[in-house]
Amino acid sequence: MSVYTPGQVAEETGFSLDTLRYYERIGLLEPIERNAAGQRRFSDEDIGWLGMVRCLRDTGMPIAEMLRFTELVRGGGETIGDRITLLETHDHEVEAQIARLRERQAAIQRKIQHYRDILAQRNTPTPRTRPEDPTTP
Amino acid sequence: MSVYTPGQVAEETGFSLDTLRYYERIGLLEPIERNAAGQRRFSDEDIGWLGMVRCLRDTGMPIAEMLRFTELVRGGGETIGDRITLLETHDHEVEAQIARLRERQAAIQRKIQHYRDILAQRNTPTPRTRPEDPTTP
DNA sequence: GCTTGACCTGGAGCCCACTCCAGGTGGGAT
DNA sequence: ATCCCACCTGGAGTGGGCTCCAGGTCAAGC
Repeated sequence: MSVYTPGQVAEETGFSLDTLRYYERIGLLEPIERNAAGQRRFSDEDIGWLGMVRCLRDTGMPIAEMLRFTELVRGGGETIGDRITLLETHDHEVEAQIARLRERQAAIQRKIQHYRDILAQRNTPTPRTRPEDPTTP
Repeated sequence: MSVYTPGQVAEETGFSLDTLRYYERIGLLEPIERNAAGQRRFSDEDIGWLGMVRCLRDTGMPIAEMLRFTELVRGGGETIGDRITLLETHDHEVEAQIARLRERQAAIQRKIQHYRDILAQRNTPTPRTRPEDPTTP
């Protein structure tokens, strides 16, 4: 039940001041309350919503789709089914994204190992015949 | 040991023709061989390199850093240590990326569950006091 | 012999998501 | 009083990564 200055919100949410203003402009944030001087005063609710935006953004949802979600939330209780659908769809995309990352990561790790093998071989002048092999005079 | 037309490479790698030309222009691909008519003919090696590019790109490496890696690869065997370092650093970033995604995903799933709970409650007209509770006349 | 289609070039354009700027206001500290 | 700082606005600019375009060249099939 308190209010926050733009600076505090930027600090807390990690969004820049410009980004906060931008989000309000495009309607991703509803118009933020102002004090007498016209300066923004964010509410706890705004902070909460920004947390949601953070999640969606960080998981790669484009702004256009976040706007669709925003519309749904503003549309009231009748839209809850649609919100679930939207979020589930996104959840599956995130899952796919992670799976893809893991695959690519595995390939990168194989490459690293490949390079390590090359280095290892290089540091082994007499490859497979050193300690116990008596064939070298 | 065969050659591929741009169309085939696009098909196989998922990069568009324009992107392939773009990558060559900026030096992410070394100059591709040409036939008599000046048309590109990609080698198996090119395809392999594009696979690597795909991995790095899909895991979020910016082009500028892929160019650094490209330079190292062109720099010959002495750069293998540096290549390992670069790829390991990236590998850790991918790991962090995945962890972050998982966290955000969990939050999204909680939100979905929250919405589901609301719907469930709605479909239960007499919330917690129906079958066995005799306090309702 | 003409069309079609895959390719070529240099350069311009586009989209997304910010980010920056100039010029201005109001309020608190020294 | 004056300074500084955090904030305001509308609009322009940026950066990354492509993507598109006009105008042109070959090669093969009908």
